[in-house]
Amino acid sequence: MNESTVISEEFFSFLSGKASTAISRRLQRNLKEVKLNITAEQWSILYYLWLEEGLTQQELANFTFRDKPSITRLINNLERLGMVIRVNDKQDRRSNLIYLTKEGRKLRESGMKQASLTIRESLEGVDETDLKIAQEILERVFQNLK
Amino acid sequence: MNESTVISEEFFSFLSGKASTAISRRLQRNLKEVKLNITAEQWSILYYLWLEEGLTQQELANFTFRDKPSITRLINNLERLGMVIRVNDKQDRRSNLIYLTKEGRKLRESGMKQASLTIRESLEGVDETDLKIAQEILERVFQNLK
DNA sequence: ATTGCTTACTTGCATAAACAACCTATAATT
DNA sequence: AATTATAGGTTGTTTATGCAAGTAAGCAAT
Repeated sequence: MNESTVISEEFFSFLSGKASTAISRRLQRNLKEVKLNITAEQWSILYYLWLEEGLTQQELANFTFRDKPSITRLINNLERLGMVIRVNDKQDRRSNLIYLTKEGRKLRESGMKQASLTIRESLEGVDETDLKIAQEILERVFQNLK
Repeated sequence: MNESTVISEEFFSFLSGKASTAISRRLQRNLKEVKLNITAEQWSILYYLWLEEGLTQQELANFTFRDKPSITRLINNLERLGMVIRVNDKQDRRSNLIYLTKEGRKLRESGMKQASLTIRESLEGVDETDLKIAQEILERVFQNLK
């Protein structure tokens, strides 16, 4: 890419993240369809907790590419909804370890199911090899800018 | 993609739009560096107006993949900043035609320049052919879900 | 023990997003 | 012409984001 790079329509849609916003809107819709009243952002936090509980907020921030204030507030909301609890780390009292409540664990199966559904809908007709390339490009862009 | 599609780390980052959020953060930063105090979202509206003035809010919504309320508020803010004005369409009195002010037009050159800079930074080391593939995949995903 | 640096999290402020409900102007149907 | 449907915008509510500034706990090295 040289100095005279022009802002093409295609690049604009790249910048606008139209694909990823479409995906998260669809995820939201698919969650709602099974009466899962959580946002796509809340889902992304729960996703990592479904894989492993007791993560710190900083770890969640790293996993989900959000800043710490965003995590603070997402956890506030999830705590208010009774899905997670903060447990103060005895080893390092600066940290909160985030655990699921019984309620939060119950959502796991349908939450995961609706996410796979969303993936299938998104990737219909997409070639596996091309998808790999696309993911590598996106990763490269992220590395370039982070 | 079959029924048993699993949510991979890679797909997660696809869903989270980490590349596109990185791009718009960088754009924001690059704008700030030349004292352009507009947000990346405001930039995206101005971009289309720099190409053609007198667009309706609905047209801007279509171009930028946002809903109408989002555009209403973005235009409110841009109008408050003295960058654009709403002109009621005499032909169809439901529509507002959006025009740049002198102030808004002045930003064009540096606004475009900082955007190309952002593109160059993002795509450093990215193969042109792969980029095309990635854009096609993103477009396909969007078409699948829209 | 004190000083200074870093890390984990929170708060404040401004902006933006989605969705639903609404108003008004135009278009379509009868 | 009157009725209904649709299209363009706005408002309300809730949630989320970025950045800057703050608090408090841990760490390092005198």
